Amino acid sequence: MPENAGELELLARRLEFHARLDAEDRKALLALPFQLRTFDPSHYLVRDGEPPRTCAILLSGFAFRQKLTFEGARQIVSVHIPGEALDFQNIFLDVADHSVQTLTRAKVAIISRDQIRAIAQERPGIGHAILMYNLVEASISREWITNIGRRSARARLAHLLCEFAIRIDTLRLYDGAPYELPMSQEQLADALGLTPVHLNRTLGTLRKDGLVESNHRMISFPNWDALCEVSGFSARYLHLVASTGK
Amino acid sequence: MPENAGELELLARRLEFHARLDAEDRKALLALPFQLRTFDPSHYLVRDGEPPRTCAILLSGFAFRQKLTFEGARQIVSVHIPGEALDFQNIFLDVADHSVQTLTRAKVAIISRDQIRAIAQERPGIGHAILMYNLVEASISREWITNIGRRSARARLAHLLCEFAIRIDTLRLYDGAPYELPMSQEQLADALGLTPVHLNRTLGTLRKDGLVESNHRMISFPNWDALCEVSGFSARYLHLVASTGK
DNA sequence: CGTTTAATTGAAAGCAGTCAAACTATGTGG
DNA sequence: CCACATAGTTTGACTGCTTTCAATTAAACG
Repeated sequence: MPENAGELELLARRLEFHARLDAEDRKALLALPFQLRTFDPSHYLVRDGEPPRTCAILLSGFAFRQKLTFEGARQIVSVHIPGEALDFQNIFLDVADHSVQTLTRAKVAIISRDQIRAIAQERPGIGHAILMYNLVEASISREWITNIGRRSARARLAHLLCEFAIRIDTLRLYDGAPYELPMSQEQLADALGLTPVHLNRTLGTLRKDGLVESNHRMISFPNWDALCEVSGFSARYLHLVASTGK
Repeated sequence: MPENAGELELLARRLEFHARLDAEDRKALLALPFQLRTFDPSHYLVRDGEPPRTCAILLSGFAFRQKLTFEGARQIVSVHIPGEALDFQNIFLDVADHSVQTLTRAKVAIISRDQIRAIAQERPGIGHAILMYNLVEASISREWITNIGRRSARARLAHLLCEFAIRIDTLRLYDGAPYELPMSQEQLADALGLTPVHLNRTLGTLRKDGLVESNHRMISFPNWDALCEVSGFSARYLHLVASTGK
């Protein structure tokens, strides 16, 4: 299976942030059969209310999860970067409780639910790694609740930008280099529980204060420490230090 | 072990909402050694930033999880009812990313982390049930993000009350009977990202409109359907229908 | 009962939302 | 290469939901 060479390597690395995989686990994971697909921006990978059929791993590009209220307001509940799994939530639950959509053009590895379930069952190390991954996602959700519920628009936006910077630049401290943030202001607003207009103004003040520089889809932070201070950011909830939890 | 007789039955039932436990799994679960403790209201079971040592199962009373922002604002990120596990998150993560506190006087079964880890590893059925439980909690977190981010104070409060009613009255439709909601208005406000004053006024309008009756800590809903409509409530995210996912 | 905690009410200020329009960038077809 | 269409960003004026501050009332507690 030549095209399988290393495509899932990113997933393995992601899982290894929080759990150890032994050589056998790693081999089994990388040997999983999958289908490589490329999707345009805004393509639905999972639809709220429908039974999920597959498990998608994001290989390149960005994706996000969203829910709609009855009135039609949209809330983005998480954003995903390459190496992350878009359906661990849905592997075992029978009806999706939210939608998953690509943010940019994205390359995705589609694995069958059955295959993932089987490997998680047969190889406890992998089952454990999936559990750990889910726990960390849950921790991020708790931080998002706190961010939206208890921080001002300014701190809220700064906090999200800090999170993205750290996650994209995983494990080393952010070095100030610009990175691609492929979200429109409307999408940022939907992730933060704000309106697009107010998000625009808030971003404007962060720019004016020299905390953020952005144009097109590139963004950078001239004063990282100040940005962290504005948002009260601490990366602990990302659980990036390797856990001894086995 | 006489006092062990059935104390963990509630936990088994809770896990079985989302996964099947076979007779052996069930037996092993109920046979887990534990320590019975009773705590006063506001007692800390886990402190943010500290390594969790044990795994607590709530047997009676209520508990909640909270985070503090750097500025000291509090956000309650989840509320727990009897039968629920207060530390599945923390069994495997080495540093708690939030605090867990009792809401009322509460009876708790303390199980050692090692015991839980061992049984989850040795009995895949139990490991799977724990995974499912975590997935459902994650789904609830996503709904909370949406609730706080995109609903008005009125809808937000109504939604939370609907959720509690359903969870407390699990699996049968809510029958309108009063139930005990042992949260102060300040705590409700902290769960919803509102100020206590505004929560009080919002609750007042719900009462005035005949959607909520409450005094002391008992609450009831004279017009359940209208309450659901006000909040756009749908119980799907609670994943209460037994999953086939095994 | 006095004390403490929680609930309630009032008035004022402000952050964020709404509505609307202008501007910019990007892309398409003629 | 330009005209036009589309999507995203920016700005202004205004409204209003929610917060803040403060004080009062009611309930819980020893």
